Amino acid sequence: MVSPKRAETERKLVNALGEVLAEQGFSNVGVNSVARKAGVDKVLIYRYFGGLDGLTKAFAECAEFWPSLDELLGSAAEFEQLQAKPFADQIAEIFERYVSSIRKRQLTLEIMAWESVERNALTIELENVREARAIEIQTILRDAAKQNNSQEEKTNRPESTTDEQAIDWQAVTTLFSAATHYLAIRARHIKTYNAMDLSTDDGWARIVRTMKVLITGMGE
Amino acid sequence: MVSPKRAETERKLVNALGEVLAEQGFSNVGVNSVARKAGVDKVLIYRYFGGLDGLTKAFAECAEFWPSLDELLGSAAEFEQLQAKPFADQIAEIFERYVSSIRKRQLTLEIMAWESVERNALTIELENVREARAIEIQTILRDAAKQNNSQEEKTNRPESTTDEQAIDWQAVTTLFSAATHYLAIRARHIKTYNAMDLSTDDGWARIVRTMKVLITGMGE
DNA sequence: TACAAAAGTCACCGAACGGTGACATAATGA
DNA sequence: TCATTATGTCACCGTTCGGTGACTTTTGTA
Repeated sequence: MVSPKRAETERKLVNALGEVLAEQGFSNVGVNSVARKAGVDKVLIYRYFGGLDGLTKAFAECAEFWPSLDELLGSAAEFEQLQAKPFADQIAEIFERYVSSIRKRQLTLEIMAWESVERNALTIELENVREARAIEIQTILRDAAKQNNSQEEKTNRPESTTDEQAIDWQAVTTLFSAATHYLAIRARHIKTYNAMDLSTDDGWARIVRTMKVLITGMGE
Repeated sequence: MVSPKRAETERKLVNALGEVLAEQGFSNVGVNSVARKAGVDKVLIYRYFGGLDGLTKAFAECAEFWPSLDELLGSAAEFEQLQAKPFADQIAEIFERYVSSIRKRQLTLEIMAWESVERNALTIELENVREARAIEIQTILRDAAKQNNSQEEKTNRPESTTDEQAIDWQAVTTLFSAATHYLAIRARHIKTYNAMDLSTDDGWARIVRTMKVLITGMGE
């Protein structure tokens, strides 16, 4: 049985962690700063969560840092349309949504930067969610791809399908998501990278367009 | 006029900064830790460099964090051979060398992680060197590409050249280098990303191979 | 209502941080 | 030789850090 007062305090602390993280960056996250932000004594972090790591874990489990499947695949109707397109277009379109989703999530970007530096309860949880989400999407797309392949097999170009089989889609998505993360993280502090403007939508549009060109070129 | 004793002390401090950075990460870099590592009083950091930022700047200017042009393009003879190949192959081969060069440089990876978090004298200097190096290479390759294009124009497929003109090579190299950096940075602490093994050369070989496949597919 | 447990407050600890002033010593130039 | 400057050592400042013990207040319940 948890008293409502305690639940309220815990909620304050968890929220405060997110606020400190978003406003001051992970290097300023500590028992003192979080407790101060929550307007609560820091001793409660130890009593309720066993320390900052426990609080971090609670934060990791409650918040939604990652784009949802819906956000990436669209509504059921949109996904239907998406599946009708060539496989390369599907990947390209999903990454287009992925880029805009990631760029919006300032808090997630902060945690991803944290991830680059150390492993803790929060970054591990983020890793888990991301890996699971990635596998989910890959599974969905692979199923869709098989349908497409079997359809095309009945009609024409039998060699094309064997070519597509050989493509290392996992490596492709790894490359693209890694690039997306890096550029989104860097874009928080710098304006240009490799002489490309990362501060505007236009610059990012070039990135997305190039992803599409690269993928669609592969299958041919 | 700088006394040899002072020069020696400055050298100690600059080296110590690099050692602390490599051994303990940037979050542990401070006047106390660096001075301790150098076996020198921290007050000398303020007196000789005006503070940690000045020392950082000195460190940034003296060390070589970045792969040299030779390292990426190879010797003169190798570069000659490289230029004979199709443009896509050139890019692919350079990125292959880039990946292995970056992966070796632990200190550079540490600074790149630092770059993801904040801007200071060191990260700004690293940025400058990288941007300059990137432009250098792009210029060299563009010149090589023009020669290739003009040669091909005389022989066959005139449309192909216009297609290649339309390719956003800057965005391509941005994508690939960003992905390389992100994966190399993450590989310091995690074993797999997107279910790909980043701890072995084989995993990285898949990345490099996929880069090559993506690029060579573009031109066709 | 009485009482024990939970919730919350407060003061304090040792350690490390960035930063500074005072001092002793060695090297330099007039 | 003597005064000046540069070099290096040391002690100390205030602040913040993570962490803990002792205390008061509130709450639920027997």
